[in-house]
Amino acid sequence: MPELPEVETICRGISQSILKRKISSVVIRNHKLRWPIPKNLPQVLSGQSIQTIKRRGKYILLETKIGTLIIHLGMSGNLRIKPKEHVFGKHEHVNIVFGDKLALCYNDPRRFGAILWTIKNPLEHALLKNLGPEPLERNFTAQYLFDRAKRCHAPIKQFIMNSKVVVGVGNIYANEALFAAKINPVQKANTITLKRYQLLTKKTKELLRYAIKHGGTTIKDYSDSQGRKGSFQNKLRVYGREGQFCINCKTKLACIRLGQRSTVFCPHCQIES
DNA sequence: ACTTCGACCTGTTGGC
DNA sequence: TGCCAACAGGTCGAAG
Repeated sequence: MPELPEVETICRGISQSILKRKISSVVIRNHKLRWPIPKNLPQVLSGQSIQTIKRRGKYILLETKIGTLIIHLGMSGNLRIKPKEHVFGKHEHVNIVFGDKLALCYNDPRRFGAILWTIKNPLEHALLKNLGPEPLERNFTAQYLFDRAKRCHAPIKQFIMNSKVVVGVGNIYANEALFAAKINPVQKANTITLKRYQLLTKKTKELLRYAIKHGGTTIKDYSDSQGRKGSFQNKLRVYGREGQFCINCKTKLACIRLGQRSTVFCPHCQIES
C-alpha cells in the first residue's frame, strides 16, 4: 500500500492526535506480522507518551523517553485514529490506546508489515542502518546516484527501488519518475549519464512532494489516519495505464515485468540511450 | 560483493 | 456460479 508519500501523510495525520498523549493500554490481537510483535510491548508502552514522530524511508518511528516503536506498513498495512470504543476491523491486529478517548489502530491484511521496539537509536537498528538517503533531502543528488550506479549492472528501475540506494521509492513512483525523466526502465544503471541523473533526481523530488501534497495515491484501499483517500492516482501518467496512450506522444504504453513487479512505460518517450 | 528469486500473507479480479 | 491462477502499494534473506 504505502510508499513514501503515503507514509508521510500518515505520520502527519497521527501526530496531531497522539503526540505527547499518555498511552493507557496496548491491545495485541495477532502477534504474527513479518516478525513477531514483542510480547511485552503492552507493559513496556503503557504509561509512556510519544515525544516525537519521525519517518525514515517507509518506517514510522514513534519515540518515547525509554525507546522507540518502529512501524512498517508492508504492502497492505494502515494506521488509523479511531475512538477508543469501536468495532474492530477484521485485520486490526494492534490498538495503542491513548488516554480514555483515542486509539491508534494498526490494520494489515497481508501481515507483511512489522511493529518492533528498540531502546537504542532507531537509526542504528539493523533494518534501518543501511538505508540510503531520503529522496527529499539535499544529500540525494545526481552525483550521488551517478557514483553509486558505477558498479550497478541492474536495470535503473530496480536500482532506484533498492532502499540501500534511496528510500521510499516503490513501484508506483519508480514508474512515474522514470517516465518523467524519460528513462527506459530496463536501461542499466551504470550506462546512464550524470545529466540524465540530474533530471531523474529533480523529477523524483517534484513527484514525491506533489504526491504528499495530494495526500498520496489510493489505488485500491489506501487511506490516511482519518480514513481519507489520497488523490494522486488521478495524476499518474503511466502506473496502471498499460495499453492506454502516452499523454505526450499517444504511443501505446507497454507493460513488462522487472524484478517481479509490473513496469509500465512509453516505448517512444523512454528510449534506451 | 553483486543479482535473482522464493517467501511471507490475504483479498480481488479475470479467464475458462 | 465456481474454480483456479495471477496479481497487488514491500523487502528480507537464501541461493546462485
